[in-house]
Amino acid sequence: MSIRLYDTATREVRDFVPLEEGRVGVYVCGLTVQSEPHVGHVRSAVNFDVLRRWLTHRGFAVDFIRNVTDIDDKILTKAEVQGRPWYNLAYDMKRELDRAYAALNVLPPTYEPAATGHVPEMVALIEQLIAKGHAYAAEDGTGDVFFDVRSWPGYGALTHQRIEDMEAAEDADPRGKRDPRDFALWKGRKSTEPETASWPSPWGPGRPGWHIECSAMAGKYLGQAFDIHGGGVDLRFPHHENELAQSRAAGHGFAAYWMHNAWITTAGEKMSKSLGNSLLIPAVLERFRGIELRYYMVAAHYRSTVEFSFEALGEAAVAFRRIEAFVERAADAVGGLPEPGIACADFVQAMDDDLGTPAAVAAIHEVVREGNKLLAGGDGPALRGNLASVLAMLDVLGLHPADPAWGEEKGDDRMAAVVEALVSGLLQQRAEARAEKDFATADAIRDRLKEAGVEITDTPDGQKWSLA
RNA sequence: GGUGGGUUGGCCGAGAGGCGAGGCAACGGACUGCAAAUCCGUGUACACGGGUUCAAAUCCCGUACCCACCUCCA
Repeated sequence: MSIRLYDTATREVRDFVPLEEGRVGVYVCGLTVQSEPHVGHVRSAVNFDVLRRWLTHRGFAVDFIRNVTDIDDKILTKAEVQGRPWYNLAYDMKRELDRAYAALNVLPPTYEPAATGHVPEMVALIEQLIAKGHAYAAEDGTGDVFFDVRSWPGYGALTHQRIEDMEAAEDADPRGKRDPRDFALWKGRKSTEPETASWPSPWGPGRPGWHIECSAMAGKYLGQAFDIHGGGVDLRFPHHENELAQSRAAGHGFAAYWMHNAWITTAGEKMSKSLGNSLLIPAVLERFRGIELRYYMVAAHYRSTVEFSFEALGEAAVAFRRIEAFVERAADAVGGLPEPGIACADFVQAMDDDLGTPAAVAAIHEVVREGNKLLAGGDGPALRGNLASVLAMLDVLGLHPADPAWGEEKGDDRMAAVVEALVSGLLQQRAEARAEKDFATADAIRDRLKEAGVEITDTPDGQKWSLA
């Protein structure tokens, strides 16, 4: 069975057939680095990271490009308000973003092109569009260049809208536009804007419009035609529609599949910078581990809206710890963590079906239950295979507990040694008390340790303890 | 006005014509000195009203409510 993916353009789940056998080119719209990343941003990254990992798992060589928009109106205005250079703001936020990605075990893309590094490519593409009669330089002397929406019959194809039905943008300032829906490919420099934010072009100094960057960069790194283009649902229109129009008008095949992830909402509304209801990543990570947040995201389907709440995140964390605890116990029993093995059939089937991560997660839980039974039976080889399978599935979802991405256990070795000594001393006393059936004393010790945050469990192999 | 998406048990969250995903919580049972963990078991869920069908949470029609996009936005 092959991988099937939901394609926004055709509005159906269809078989994924790569343009070139064994190879997949994926372009995902990254962020405009104008402020700190919130949970929603990271969801998009996690969703597409899972796509990438699954494609890789299925044997494809994946070229994964995720861009960074490091120049745009907002960056300029925010930087001005903050009284610092725009490139400093963008760079700072880019580093924040990298930290957030790393905290969630989002793999670095094959390459992460920045808009400012690809102005010549964009200029070349705009020139092509002008030559083909799909773009024009405004005649008002602003230096703006617009895409001529009316010149491209396919405009609206991605989101199935007719130009006539679209509300004209109100911001316009129709300036030099022939049609209010025409969008900027190039923005002539305004006298109020810093000189550092402009580049030379045939139309005078200026900077690229938002949409053209992705067309130019996708073309540069993935070729004129590539397999999958992804991003958040809000990008369908106008961003992706515009990208598609530009690229096709320039004669490029562009993306064969369009994938869009849904929102994480808070109080029923989408989380967004402009609404000011963003839940920033560091704030969440103060309460939950990155791996738990990632599990929470992966446990829902990428096309479903997730109403974020700490309660739900807490439940997800408990569910994940169940898996994690099994991995620990099983590894203990088998004498270490085996290499990831073979994912179970249900898991594969779920993932092949438009990245059905919820069903995939359910499959993991089933295997864990089997594993827990094996654990009780002490069946070595079977348990080992079972654990290896669980690890393989977790790995595909980016949830392998031992993945170095989650970082080393932080802590002071000397302090740990002291704690170990103190706790084992108490456990020794408790064991003696229990041997003498002095349960009052035994329970008192257990309670005291629990208050200190140490959880004791009695197992056939004696007492085990862990930090609660 | 146009275009999409949604409404599932106490909660989260899948599914998309027939066998009740999975998790959390709850309640029983096994195990345990008691716990914890684990295992086994327990739920008359699919917004509302009609319809199609032998069979509908799933298809059709209608209604209500919610969300998103059409302006920067994952």
